Amino acid sequence: MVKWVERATRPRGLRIRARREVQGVMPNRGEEPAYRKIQSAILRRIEAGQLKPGNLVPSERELARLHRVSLMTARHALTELARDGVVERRHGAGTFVAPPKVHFNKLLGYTEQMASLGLTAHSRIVSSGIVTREHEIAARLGLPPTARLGRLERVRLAGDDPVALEICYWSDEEYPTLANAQLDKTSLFSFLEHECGVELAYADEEIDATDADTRMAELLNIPKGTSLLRMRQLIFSTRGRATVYVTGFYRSGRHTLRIRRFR
Amino acid sequence: MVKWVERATRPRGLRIRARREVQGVMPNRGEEPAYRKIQSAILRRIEAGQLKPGNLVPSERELARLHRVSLMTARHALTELARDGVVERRHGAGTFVAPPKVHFNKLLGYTEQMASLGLTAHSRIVSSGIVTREHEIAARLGLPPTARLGRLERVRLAGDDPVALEICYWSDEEYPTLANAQLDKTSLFSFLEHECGVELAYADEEIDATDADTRMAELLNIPKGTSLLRMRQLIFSTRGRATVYVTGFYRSGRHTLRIRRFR
DNA sequence: AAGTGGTCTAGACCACGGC
DNA sequence: CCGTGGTCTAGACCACTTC
Repeated sequence: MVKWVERATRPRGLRIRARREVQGVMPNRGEEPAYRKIQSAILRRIEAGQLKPGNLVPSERELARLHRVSLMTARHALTELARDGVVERRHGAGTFVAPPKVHFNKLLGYTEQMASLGLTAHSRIVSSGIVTREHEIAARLGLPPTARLGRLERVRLAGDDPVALEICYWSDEEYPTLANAQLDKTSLFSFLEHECGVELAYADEEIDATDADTRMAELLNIPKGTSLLRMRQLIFSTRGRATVYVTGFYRSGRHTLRIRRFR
Repeated sequence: MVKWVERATRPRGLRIRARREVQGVMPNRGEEPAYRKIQSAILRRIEAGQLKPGNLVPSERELARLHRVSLMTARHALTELARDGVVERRHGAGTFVAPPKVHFNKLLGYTEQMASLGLTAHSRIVSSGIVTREHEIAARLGLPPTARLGRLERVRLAGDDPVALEICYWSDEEYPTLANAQLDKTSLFSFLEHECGVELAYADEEIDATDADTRMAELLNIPKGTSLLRMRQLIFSTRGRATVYVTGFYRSGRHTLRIRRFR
């Protein structure tokens, strides 16, 4: 097969030259691609604060020279960084570090939301156990109707005030350790991601308003009939598997969902 | 040394050939780029139903041959289509038409939402006019505190049932024609986009739950205190200008917001 | 005019997938 | 094995911005 390669399509003289050039063509056997190395180098300089938003990134030609690659390779590196929003390219002017991203529509657990506000989340577990009769939820999780589901019901606190009731469901077969996790102390998301090896990807959510029934009113310490924001989330892993189903009821006035929608 | 390299790489005879080839290098002076033509051709075949989701798209090499371009150009066309989610590329296997995209987090007006469900939207204008005392809303629209704001209050109907109350605000100075538009018959979004030459881009939204006060209860024909989903949208144009501010109150049980959030 | 990104060539070898 | 996409070369000309 090496022979086959050597039986190249060029006349002798050119072929030798071609072979020589090939020495420089892909010096990366099994290594990280050259364009990724360039990207990493730029990203490192950005993270180190050496390149700040608005600053000029080295041009394609300069990167090609610095990293000893062809223009197309340097270009590939910058094009991808631009696609990812790390840099902005302006025709005729140059490539610039993009302003820092504001994350919209980011899926965060309650613990994480509080942390992002500089607060510590507190929870009180109301009930936990295994259920087998939640056919509709089992179906949403892609499980047979009578599958064993772990179920956890927590009241979320801001200070000492109860502000939300969250009930989550998961496949007990797939995540048996979750039933015994200290979820009054740990975040469900971080347990899944760090202890169960699941990477969460996104959630499809249904949002509407309801009012508190007797039980919720008691748990949240509000009058019965008070309006609540209800969010039902079906959370998917990076492998596209429905992993957790969460229903949350949030006290009005204590919780606002912020999202961005695009035309 | 540089000279030597140049001579070595491009001896005279080759240079002339190279010049000739240049005639064919960019035969597109001022025209649409070749890679876009390839993309259009593929998109046309998809829209015509000639290529269906899952079908194999011609390979890079085949496209290069068919459109008489180099491999890199054909590749560029496919790479961009993949980035846009039109096709999926599988290393070693080929390029396939991607399954149709479900649009999440899409900004739609009420009229458009109804249309997407195959229904016709009806509205009843409750009030309309100019206000000058909505300082906070003026500020959100990036206007001076006492700017003249157009204001329109509409009840949205499903069949004969009132299901939502929507109040929108805009700069009367910028969009004076909006005040006299037949907005009981036309969609606000389509009026802005087709009559005012504004391209809408996205909306930042705040979503929570409240309950109906006396006036809302009357307008929506529901008991006072009924819980409502409240959505406040600040809608931006493609030029990044805040264009319209909308507050909507949606009857619980008659309206569910569906979104997707990412980790 | 100099420098930048955008398009493009005519190939090369490699890694992967399916028969 | 053979075809596919992924990486890469060593350049070219064009269109645009900035000076």
